[in-house]
Amino acid sequence: MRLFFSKQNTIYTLKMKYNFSEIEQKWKQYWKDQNTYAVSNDIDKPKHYVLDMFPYPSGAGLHVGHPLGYIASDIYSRFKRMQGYNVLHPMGFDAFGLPAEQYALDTGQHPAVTTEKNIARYKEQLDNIGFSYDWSREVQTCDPKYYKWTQWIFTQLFHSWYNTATGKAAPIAALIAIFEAEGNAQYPAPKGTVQFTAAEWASYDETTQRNVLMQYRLAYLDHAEVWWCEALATVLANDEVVNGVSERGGHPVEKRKMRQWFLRITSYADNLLHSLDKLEWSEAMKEMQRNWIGKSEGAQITFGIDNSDAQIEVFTTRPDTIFGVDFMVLAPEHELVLSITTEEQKAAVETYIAYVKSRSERERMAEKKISGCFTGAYAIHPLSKKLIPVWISEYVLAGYGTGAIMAVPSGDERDFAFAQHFNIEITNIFGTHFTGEKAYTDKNVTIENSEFVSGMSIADATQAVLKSVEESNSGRRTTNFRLRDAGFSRQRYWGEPFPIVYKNNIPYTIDEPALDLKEADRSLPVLLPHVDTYKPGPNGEGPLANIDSFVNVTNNKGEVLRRETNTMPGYAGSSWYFLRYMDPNNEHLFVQPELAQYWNQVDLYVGGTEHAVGHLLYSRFWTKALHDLGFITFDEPFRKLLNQGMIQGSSRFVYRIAGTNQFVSSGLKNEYTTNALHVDVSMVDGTELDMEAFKNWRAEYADATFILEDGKYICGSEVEKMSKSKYNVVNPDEIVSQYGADTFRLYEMFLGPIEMSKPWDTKGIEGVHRFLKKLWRLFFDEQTEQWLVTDEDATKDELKALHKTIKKVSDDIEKFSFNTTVSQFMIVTNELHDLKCHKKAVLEPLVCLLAPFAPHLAEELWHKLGNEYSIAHASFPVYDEQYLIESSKLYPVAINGKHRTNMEFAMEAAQDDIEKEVLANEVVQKWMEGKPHKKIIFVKGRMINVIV
RNA sequence: GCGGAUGUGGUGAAAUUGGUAGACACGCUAGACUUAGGAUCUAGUGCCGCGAGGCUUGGGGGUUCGAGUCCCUCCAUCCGCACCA
Repeated sequence: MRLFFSKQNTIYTLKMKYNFSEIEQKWKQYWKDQNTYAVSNDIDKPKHYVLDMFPYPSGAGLHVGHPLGYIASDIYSRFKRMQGYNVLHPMGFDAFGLPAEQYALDTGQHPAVTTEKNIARYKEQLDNIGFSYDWSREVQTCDPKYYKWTQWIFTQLFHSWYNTATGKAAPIAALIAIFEAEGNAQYPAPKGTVQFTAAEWASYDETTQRNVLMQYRLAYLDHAEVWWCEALATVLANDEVVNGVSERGGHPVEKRKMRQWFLRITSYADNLLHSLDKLEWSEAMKEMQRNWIGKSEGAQITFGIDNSDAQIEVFTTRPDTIFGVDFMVLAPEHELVLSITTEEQKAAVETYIAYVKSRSERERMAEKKISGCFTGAYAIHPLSKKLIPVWISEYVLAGYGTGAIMAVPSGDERDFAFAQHFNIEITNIFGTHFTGEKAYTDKNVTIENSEFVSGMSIADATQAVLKSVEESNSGRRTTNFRLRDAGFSRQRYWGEPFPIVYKNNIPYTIDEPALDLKEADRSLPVLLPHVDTYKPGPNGEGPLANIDSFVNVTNNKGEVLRRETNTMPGYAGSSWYFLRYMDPNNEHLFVQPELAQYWNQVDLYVGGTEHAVGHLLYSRFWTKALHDLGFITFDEPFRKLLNQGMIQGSSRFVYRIAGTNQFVSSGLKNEYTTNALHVDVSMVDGTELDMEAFKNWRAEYADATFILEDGKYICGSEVEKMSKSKYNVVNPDEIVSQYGADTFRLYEMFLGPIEMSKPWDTKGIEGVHRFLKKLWRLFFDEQTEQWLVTDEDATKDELKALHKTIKKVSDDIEKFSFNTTVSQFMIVTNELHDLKCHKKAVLEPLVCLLAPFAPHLAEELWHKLGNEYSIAHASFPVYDEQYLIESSKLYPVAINGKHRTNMEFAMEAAQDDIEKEVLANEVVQKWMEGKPHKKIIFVKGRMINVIV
C-alpha cells in the first residue's frame, strides 16, 4: 500500500511556504473590509467601463468554463484601474427564465426561492475567484426595483413610433398630430395597408384609432405562430420541442397562431446594419449580425390568379429572371393557399399542410428531401400573361419576404431541384450557359429568351423589368430584410408582467387616463403575483391567467378590466441592464442622465458568441430607441466586444462488454463487442480509472470485473460540451481549494487564446502552480525561512529582463493575449532565478505587473515589501526603451532558403562586411559546394539567405 | 440548408504578421537531493535515421530567394439559426 502524506503537515512545518489558502482568505477579507473595489461616480476622472455578460443563475452552479471571460475582464479592469482610470466593473444576474419555472413545475418550489438560492451560490463561487466587482451595484432582473424600469421602457416603446422621415423613434403623440393634420399619406404604416385622410382619421372611433396606431407602435400586438402542445395545454419553447414532439412526455406538437406582443426592431434594420461599422467587434461577429439582418434589394411583384380576384405578392432579388418563371411557390401557411386551391387538390393540400405544421423552421430549411403540393391554381405572369402553376412547399417560409416566390429553375438551385423532382418543364433564359444539368447561378451572364430584356446584362435587365412592372402597376422596388420583429410575449409565469390593461379588448398602458385606474394600479411596477401552481392558464394563456386577483382590475368607474397575462421574454431585462449599473438604486429614473453621460458606452464587453444575434441585437435596438427618445446620448451600447471561447469537458469512457458486467480497458476494446459509458471524470486520473471508486459509484457496478492492460484500466476520452449528463463537469471551487484562486485564474488564461474553445485538463494546472511557488521563492527561502529581498541596485541584465516583461505584458493585455502574458511571467521568473535576483528594484514592479492576474499573491507580496495601501491602487509599471536596446544579433544563415548556421553581427555592421564574412564562413562554403553565389538576401535584424 | 469559426509534437499551445517552426507549460525518460515525495533541482524529449542527413504546421496545388502565415482547391471538427439564456 502506498503512503500518502497530507499537505497540511508540510504547510504548517514550513511557515514560509507559499500558503495560498491563508493568503487568499486574508486579502479577500481585507478587500471586503476596506471596500477596495467600490466605484465612485467621480465624473472628473477618466472612466473605463468593463462589463461581463451577466449569467443566468442555473441550479447547477458555475463550472470551470463560466469564469473564463470573467477572469479576462477582471484582469483588464485591474489593469485599467492601475493605469489611473475610474473603472466600472459590475456584476449581476439575468434571473428570469424558463429553467427556474420548469424546476418549479417539477418540484413545486417557487422560482423566486430557487433563483435566490442559485444567486447566493453563484456569488459565493465568484467571490472565491477574487473578482474586483463592486457588488453594491449588483442588479437582478427579477427584482421589482429593477423590472419596474424594464416595464417603464416597454411603456416608452409602446408610446413611440418610428418616423422614417427622420430615421428616429418619436412619441406617438407626434404621429397623432400628423394624422389630425394630414392623414397618413406621407407616413404609411410599416406593414399595414390602411390609408386615410385627416377627415377620415377624425371620424374614426377610439377603437379604430387605437387599432391604426397599433400598426405604428414600437411595441405592438400582432399574431404569430407558436408551438402548441395539446396534451400539456401549453405553449412550448423551441428547445422544449425535440424531434417533433414535446421534450416533456413526448406529446405531439403543432404550430398555432396566437396574439402576441412584438417589438418593431425591423424599423431599425438599416440603422443596426450601418452603425456596425463604428464598433470594434470582430469581423465574424459583425458578419453574423449582417447576415441576421439580411438586407437584400429587389422587387415586389404582383401575380394575378386565373379565375380569381386573389393576387400573389412575391419578393425577388432577381427581377431580371422574370421570363424564366416556370411555377410559383407559396409557403404552406400563406393566407391565400386554401382560397385558391381547387376542389381536386384540396385533400392533397390539406394533408401537406398538416405535415408542415409539425415541422420546425430549422428542419424545413435543412431538409434535403424535396416535398410540395400543387394547388391546382394558376397565376398570370404580369408581363407575358402566361399561366403558371402555383405550388406550396416547406422550402418557402412564411416569415421571409412575402411568403411567396416566383420560381426560376434555370437560375436557382432550389427551384431547379424542385422542378426536376416534380417534372416541371424548365425555361432556359441563359442560352448555352444553362445545360439542364444544374441551375446557372453565376451573375456574369447575358439574359436570353426573355422578350424585351433578351441580350441584356443582369443589371440592365433588372432595371428594364423594374421599369416595366412599375409602369404596369404590377410591381415596385423594395428592400427586404431577413430580420423579423422580435416576439415579446411568453405564456409563462417567471418573467416581467406587462404594464398593460385591456379595455374593450384594446390594450392601454396602466397610466393612460382612458383606463381611469385607481392610484395604486396606475404606477409601476406591476408586481408579479405569487402563485401556488405554475400550470398554464386556459386557452394557451400563461399561468397568470389563473389568478383572478391579478387578471381583474376595477377602475374608478367600477368597470372590471383585464390585465395582460403574458410575461416578457428573457431578453427584456438583459437588453438594458448595462445602463442600470451606472445608477442602480435610483428610484425616480432608470438612470440619471449625467451618470449615463459619464459612464457612457461599455468600453469592453466580454461574453460568448452564442449571443451574437440575440442579446447583442436587442440591446443595440433598445439603446437606439432610448437614444432617439432623448434618454441617453449614445446609440450603441458596446464599443468593443471580446468573445471568449467555450471550455469544453474532457469526458472519460469505460467499455462494458455487451450483456455482461465486465469492463475492458480502452486498448483492448476492439476484441469485444462493447458499449461505451460515461464515467465521472473525478474517478479518473488522467486516463487511468480508479476501479474501487468506480465500483462504489453505483450499486450496479459493485461487482464489476475488469480486463486490464499492464495492470491498469485505461479509459477512452473525448472532448464534449461540459455537462452534468456527461459526468465531465469540473467545479471551480474544487480547483480553488486545491490550488488557490490565483493559480486557477492564471491557468484559465494560460490554457490558450481567450476567444478559442479548448478542453479543460486539470493535470496541466500543476505548471502554473509551480510557477507561483517559484516566484514566491524569489522572495523567501523556504528552508531557512528567510526574507530574501534586498535594496541593492539592479544589474543591466536584470533590468532588461524586467523591462522586456513590462513591455510584453502591457502590450499583450491590450491585445487580450493573456496566455502569452502568463508565459512571459514564467520566462522572467526563470530568468531571475538563473540570475539569483532578489532585488526590490526588480521584484516590486514585477509584483505590480502580476497584480491583475494573481491579485491575492500580489497583494501579499506588495504588503511584505512594505506598502500600506492596496496594490489595486498602485501604478502599473511603464517600460523604458533604454534597457531593451540590443547591440548585436545572432542571424540565422540560410543557403538556398535552408537554415544552415547562425552568425553573430553587430546591429550597426555594414551589409558589405556581413556578406564578406558570411561567404568566408566554413559552414556556408561547405553548403555552397564551390558554386558562385547568385545573390545574398539580407534583412537587417532578421536573417541572411545566400542563393547559389 | 444558411451563417460563423478552427485544424501546428503524445497534450494545451507559441511564432515579432512573409524571415531559425514548436517559445512557455503538461506528460514522459534518466539522474541528484531526501526518512519520505504528489517538494525541489539537473539533463533529455517533433518524426525517421547508428550517422551524415532527411522529413514536418489537416490533404493536394500555386506565388516567392524564403510560406504555419498569401492565393486556389479538397477534407475534417466545433458553434449559432429567432420561445434556453
